[in-house]
Amino acid sequence: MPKVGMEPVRRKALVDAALRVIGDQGTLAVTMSEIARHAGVSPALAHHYFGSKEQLLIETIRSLLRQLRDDTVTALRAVSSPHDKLSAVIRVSFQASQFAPDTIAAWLAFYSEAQRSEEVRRLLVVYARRLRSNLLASLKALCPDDDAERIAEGAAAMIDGLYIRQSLRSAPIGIEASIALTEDYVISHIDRLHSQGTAA
Amino acid sequence: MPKVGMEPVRRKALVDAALRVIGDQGTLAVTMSEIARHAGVSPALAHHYFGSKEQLLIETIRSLLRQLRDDTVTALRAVSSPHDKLSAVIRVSFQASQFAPDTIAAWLAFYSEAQRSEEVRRLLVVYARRLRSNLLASLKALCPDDDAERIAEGAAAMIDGLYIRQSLRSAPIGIEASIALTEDYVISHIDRLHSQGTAA
DNA sequence: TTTTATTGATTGATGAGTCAATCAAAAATA
DNA sequence: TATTTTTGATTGACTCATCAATCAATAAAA
Repeated sequence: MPKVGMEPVRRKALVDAALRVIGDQGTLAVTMSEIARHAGVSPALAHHYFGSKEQLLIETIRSLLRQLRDDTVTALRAVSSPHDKLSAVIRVSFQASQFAPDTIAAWLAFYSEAQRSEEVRRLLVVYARRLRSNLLASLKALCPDDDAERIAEGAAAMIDGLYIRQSLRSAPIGIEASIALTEDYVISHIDRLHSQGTAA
Repeated sequence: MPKVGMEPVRRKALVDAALRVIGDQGTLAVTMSEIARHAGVSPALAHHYFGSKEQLLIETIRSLLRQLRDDTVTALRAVSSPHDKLSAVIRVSFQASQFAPDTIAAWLAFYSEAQRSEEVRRLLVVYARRLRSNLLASLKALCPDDDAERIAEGAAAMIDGLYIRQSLRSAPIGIEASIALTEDYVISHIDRLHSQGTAA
């Protein structure tokens, strides 16, 4: 069986399995054995490649972040106007390959874990800041800086909130409606500034 | 030592301890021993009164929900106009006795747990619906029903999102600003409807 | 003496991490 | 080319620790 060059393959399989199992159980109280089983290898191998459970989990979060960033970069490159860029960022937050019940659950589990693990927390802070600054960049082209800051903060929060509410599978609102709601928030606030600006 | 009538005292102490420990560690992977120690009793006693760890956790969530509901009812009773009621609901979400880092962390942990435990999930759904319907009730007095629904959904999401972002302790925004942001969202959307309504 | 409160000691299960051993491909050597 | 050596991949079996849950025993109140 042993073929050379398996390391990257196995690493990816384990990270994917971790995500799936965490999403499934919704908790980081998943076992290495379970993850390994899903990846089709022995628990010992998981330790061999990652050293510890913590490390495997960190790697899993990193892969989520990477995916999200890539999706965002791609989406941003496809459009040029600030309006379209805003829209793109919002859409990616919801449509990204991440947006599946499993993945939402995994994010939740990570948020929870962030209270214990400083490293996990740091990674999530990266996500939070990135989302905010992506929104901010486009907003600054559309309204004064301090308004942009407030709107970015609100939009980021709304996105996260809709996300978390999806995790309960009780929201009377789907993905498309979530996108519309967030876009509406951003756009109507910009409009309001304009009409105020011209009125005053 | 044994004094009669200790049951309610111990139950409360254990629930409080559970919340504190969960908040501290940010995970439901807390041990009964740890909780019991914080409550100043033996682990065996915790089992005696609650039967299982799961049951103690459920009870802990229930107590959070109860507190939140009581705070909301009190705040609503103190005012009468729809505007003030909206404001009150928003303020309670942030100012409630619940709003401490520990408690935020505990909520996160519960969200995560909800993926595994149907009962925990049900309790959180109760919270989500309650928040939404509290907002909705006042909104319906201020704008058409279907607009009210959308705004309520958005505001609820924003509240949850600001909440979750606080848990990372990275937000460049404090509690007062969070309240202002949410109120601003609600009010400006209502205003917009009015100006559109009169314009059209 | 019956009931309530309480715990120490124990059990049984589970899970992270270790390690020595195995197996096959590649590289080196004859 | 044939043979040996090295190296990467892989696992079964094991250790050690932890923890939920149990239970029998004790001590005070009623």
